[in-house]
Amino acid sequence: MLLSKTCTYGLLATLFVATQKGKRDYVPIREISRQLNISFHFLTKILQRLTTHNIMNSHRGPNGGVRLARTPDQISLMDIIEALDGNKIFEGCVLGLPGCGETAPCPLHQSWSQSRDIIIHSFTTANLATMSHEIQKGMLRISGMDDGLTRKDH
Amino acid sequence: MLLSKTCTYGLLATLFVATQKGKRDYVPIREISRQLNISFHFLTKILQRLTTHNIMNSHRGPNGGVRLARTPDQISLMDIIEALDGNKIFEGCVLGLPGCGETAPCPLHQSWSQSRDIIIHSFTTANLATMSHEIQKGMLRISGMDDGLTRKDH
DNA sequence: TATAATTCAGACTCTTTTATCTTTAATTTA
DNA sequence: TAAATTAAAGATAAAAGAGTCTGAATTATA
Repeated sequence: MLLSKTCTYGLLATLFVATQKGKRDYVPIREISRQLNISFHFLTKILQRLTTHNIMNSHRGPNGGVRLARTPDQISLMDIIEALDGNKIFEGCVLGLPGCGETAPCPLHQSWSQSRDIIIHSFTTANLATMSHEIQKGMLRISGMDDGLTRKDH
Repeated sequence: MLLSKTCTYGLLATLFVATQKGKRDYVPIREISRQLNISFHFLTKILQRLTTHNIMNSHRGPNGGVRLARTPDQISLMDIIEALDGNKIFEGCVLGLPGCGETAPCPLHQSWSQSRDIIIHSFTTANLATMSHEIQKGMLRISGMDDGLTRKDH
């Protein structure tokens, strides 16, 4: 898998929050965790990172929770991936060859650069607005990580 | 990094063997390990897998070692990657979304398919012949994994 | 036939990453 | 003040990846 579980959890949670928009202000993490069947504490950590990266806002206390820090169209998939997985996926030589660079490119250097640019482009143009629109049209399910496991903490 | 260390070691070793072609028949693993500064026993395992996947031939005893099982132009990068890393990199939904498929594609499904095809294409067309040609032209170094460590076993 | 050189095979350890759980503290609302 | 909620840090567990070690099997050659 290209993306880590942390990253997909973060994405699913963000999408979930995006589709709740309007119904209320802050969405409690515990509820997200229950709906998506993700460990509450794990999800908490993930959302904390999204908060520090200014993708989410959080609020403590009763009626607290998280909400999007910006409008859905201003949050790209790339933002979430960078916040959670960093950009190590997109850096360096594909082959891991030492010394590969512009001056001495490996045989795949060029074509990998192209592929990578395509990937980055699609990650950057995909934003929460279009994705949650897809969800409302029924093109995409976010019905939870149903891996058959029961977790202690939601 | 997209590819595992196992995979880059395997690739480097295979390239090394390819560039030795003609000088002798079998190349001892111990020598490859010394030249590329890769742990001998670890490299042995890797090359065993390449042998079972019919990328290398091996020979025991004095003057033994490994050699390419086919001509360099008939061994693609993809062959090596599949033998060592499998094809899990190229399978499944990029986002890891449950239920993503042709009938209910996620928002990135199409563009990811395209990117993936490009990557697979370049991995498939890159073969040892062209790559070792680059090496002879000095475009690519395979001068070893010089990570500053000394290994006990070469 | 003995010996040395080599791969083969498997078990083992160490490290890193990923995922989860536990606990305590801080904050906010009612 | 009590209850609800996130914040923070760390412990733990599981899995995968990387690397090491030992011994057996095979082979060339002296």
